[in-house]
Amino acid sequence: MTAPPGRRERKKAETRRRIADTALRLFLERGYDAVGIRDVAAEADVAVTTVFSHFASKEALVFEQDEDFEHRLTQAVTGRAPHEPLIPALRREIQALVRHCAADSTAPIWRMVDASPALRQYEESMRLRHAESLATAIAGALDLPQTTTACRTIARFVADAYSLAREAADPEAAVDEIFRMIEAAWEAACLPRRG
Amino acid sequence: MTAPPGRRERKKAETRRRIADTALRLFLERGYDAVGIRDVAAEADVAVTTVFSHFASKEALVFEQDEDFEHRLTQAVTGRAPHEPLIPALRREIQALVRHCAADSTAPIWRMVDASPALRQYEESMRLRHAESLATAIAGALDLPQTTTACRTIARFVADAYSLAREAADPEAAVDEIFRMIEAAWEAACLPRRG
DNA sequence: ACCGTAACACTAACCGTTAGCTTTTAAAAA
DNA sequence: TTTTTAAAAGCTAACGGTTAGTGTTACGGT
Repeated sequence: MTAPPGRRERKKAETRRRIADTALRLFLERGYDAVGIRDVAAEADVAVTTVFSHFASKEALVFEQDEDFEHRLTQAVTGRAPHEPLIPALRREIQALVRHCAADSTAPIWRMVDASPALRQYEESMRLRHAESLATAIAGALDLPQTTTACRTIARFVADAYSLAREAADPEAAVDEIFRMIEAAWEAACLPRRG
Repeated sequence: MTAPPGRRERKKAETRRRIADTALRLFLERGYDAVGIRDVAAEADVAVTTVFSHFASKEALVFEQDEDFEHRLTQAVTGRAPHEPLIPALRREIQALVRHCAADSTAPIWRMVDASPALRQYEESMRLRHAESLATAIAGALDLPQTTTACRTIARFVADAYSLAREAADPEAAVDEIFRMIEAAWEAACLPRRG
C-alpha cells in the first residue's frame, strides 16, 4: 500500500484541489448563490463535467474535507484509551470539533453555510450519515451483534449536540450542558427495562 | 371568522387538492423520480407555474398535509392536561404519529420517501423546523423567558425519537425505549449544574 | 512501440424553478 | 348594472445544477 503515486494520480489530486480551492474562494468572495458551477469551472480552467466527476454536487464543494469529520467521530470511540467510558470521550471530541468551527479560519465558511438553505440542508443530511457511522462504531465498541436502537439514539444525540452547540451563544458551555443530558440518557439505556 | 368561503377560494382549494392528489397518484404509480413537474401539471390540467404557486417545491407535493404535524407536536405540549408532565405527553403524541405512519394508507408514501434521497433530505429539514417550533412551545409552557439550550435539545431528541422509531423493526417499542432515555436527559437538564 | 484506460473536454440536453407578461374571472365599487 | 380591482391561472422563455453521449489526450503497464 501507499505505493509511489504516479503522475496520473498526482494530477488528479491537483485538479481536485484546484477546483475546491477555486470554488471556496469564489463562494466567499461573491456569495454562494451568486457563483455558478460554470463560473467555478471557468475559473479553475476545467470543464463543467470535470467538476462533477470530482464532486457529487455544488454543495459538496464546500464540505470538501469533511470526510475526516466522520473519521474523527468514529475514532473517538474505537481509538479511546482502554476502559475509558464512551460518553466523555465523545464529549471531548465534540468539544474539539466545535472549537474548530469557531476558529477564525473556518468561521467565515460556517457563516456562509448558515446563510444558504441549500448548504444547511446538505449539512443536515451529512450529520445524519455521520450519526449512522457513529452508531455502528458504538455498537462495535460494545461488542453488540448489531446496531441497536439505543446506539443509534445516542449517536443522534451526539450529532445534535454538535449542531446545537454551534448555534448556541456559548458553544462550549452548550456542549457541557447537552452532554450532561446525553450521559443521563445513556445510563438510562443501559438500565434493565421496567414494566 | 370562518365566513362563507367564496367561489374563488373554493376553486383555489380545489385546484390545490387536484394538483396534490394527481402528484401523489403519479408518484406512487411510476415512482417519484420518474415523474416530472411537467407531467404532474399536464395530468392535473394546470400550468407548471400554477403548481409552484401552490407548492414551494416538488418535494412539498408529497408532504402536503404535514403542516398539522407541527401543530400536533406543539399542541401536545400547550394543550396537555394541567400538571401533566411534559415528557409523557410528548411520548403519547409521538407514539400516535408513528402508528399513523405505519398505517396501511400511509405506509406506501413512506416507502417512497425512504427510497428517494431528495425526499429524505426534505423530511429531515422539515423535522428540524418542527423541532424548533417544539422547543419554543416547551419554553413557553415552562414560562421561560426565551428558548434555552435545554429546550432545544429535548425538542431535537423528541424529533429524533420519531425518526428513529419509524426506521426501527418494532416502532412502538423503539418509542418507549428512546423516551426512557429522553426522560432521563430531561431530568438531568433540570438538575442544578455541578462543577 | 503498443494498447487499454483513466482523466478531461465539448455539446446538448433534462429537470426543477423563476421571471415577465397576458388572460380570465370572482368580488367589490360605482 | 356596469365598471373596476385584483387574485388566480396561463404562456413563454429562460436560468442553473446535473447528466448522457461522444470524443481526445496522455499516463501506465505490456
